[in-house]
Amino acid sequence: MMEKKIDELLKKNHLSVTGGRKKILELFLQQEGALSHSDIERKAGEKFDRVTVYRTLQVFLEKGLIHSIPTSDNSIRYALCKEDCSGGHHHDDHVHFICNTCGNTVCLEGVSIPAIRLPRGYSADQVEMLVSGVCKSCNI
Amino acid sequence: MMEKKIDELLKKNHLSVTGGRKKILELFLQQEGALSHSDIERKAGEKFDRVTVYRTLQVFLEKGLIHSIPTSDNSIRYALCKEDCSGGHHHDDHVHFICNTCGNTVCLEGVSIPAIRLPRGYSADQVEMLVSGVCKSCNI
DNA sequence: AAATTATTTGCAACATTGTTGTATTTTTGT
DNA sequence: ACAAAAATACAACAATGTTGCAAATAATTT
Ligand SMILES: [Mn+2]
Ligand SMILES: [Mn+2]
Ligand SMILES: [Zn+2]
Ligand SMILES: [Zn+2]
Repeated sequence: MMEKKIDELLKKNHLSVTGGRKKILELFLQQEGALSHSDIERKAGEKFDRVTVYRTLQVFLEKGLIHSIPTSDNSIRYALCKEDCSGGHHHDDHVHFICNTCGNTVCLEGVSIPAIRLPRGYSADQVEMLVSGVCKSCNI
Repeated sequence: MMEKKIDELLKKNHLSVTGGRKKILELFLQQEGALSHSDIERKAGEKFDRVTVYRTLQVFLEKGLIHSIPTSDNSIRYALCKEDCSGGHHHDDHVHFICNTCGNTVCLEGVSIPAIRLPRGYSADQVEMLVSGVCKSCNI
């Protein structure tokens, strides 16, 4: 039963369990890849107000339930955090892949972001690595 | 004289030289870092229609005059291509840095993106690497 | 279990950002 | 200087994101 898991996830993150949050979390759990705001609006049907989706995603981000993935087309994607992340502190050192064929965005959990040497004076907080190309399913 | 350089840049890319294009190109040449659409609107004053800025950026992208830099906050930045890039074919294998203090985005031309091994089945077209932290100017 | 309190939601109103079509203006090539 | 081609402004619109607040719902206390 997924219902249980969802409830626990919300409670573990000190969030009150509501219809909207359950539904959105369910979407993430069903989905292999990442979701954009508009994906969620679409998949959730007419059930929730747009504003609720915005606020839910924001609170999920803050609590470390999801992380955001920047893209080149001005449409942030969101994906579930696998490990235990908390507000601001995401252990999110994996590469993200965007398929130019199917449009899917996935977390490549197995591919970690290599270290780089920054020029003198620069200090790094966070590193994102974003690969686009053709995904496993679309490569023949 | 920068005027000359701008004219040549436009002509080299088979673009008719117009007031708007000259102004926007000038902004890029003056600027150390990258510019967002709204930066450009603001810096160009009330001189140009918003639509013109959109279309100019698009044509600059297509011609390989500028490249786009994805960000986590849904606001694509644009920066001049240093090398000779042409439509679609950008030789843009450097890391981008976003300063959390001053907000500037810069191309780290000297820092190239390390190669990674993708899982079987995935093929890469383009790789972006985006580091956020504190830049040279803001570090003390 | 009911009441109280705290939190979330929907709605409305608005701001910002991005898109498209078209008439006018400007640039280019002759 | 002229004709053809291209760029621009303007208008109208669509999509996306933000804020305040009243009503609804969830959590907590009695
Ligand atoms: Mn991820
Ligand atoms: Mn760059
Ligand atoms: Zn694919
Ligand atoms: Zn800085």
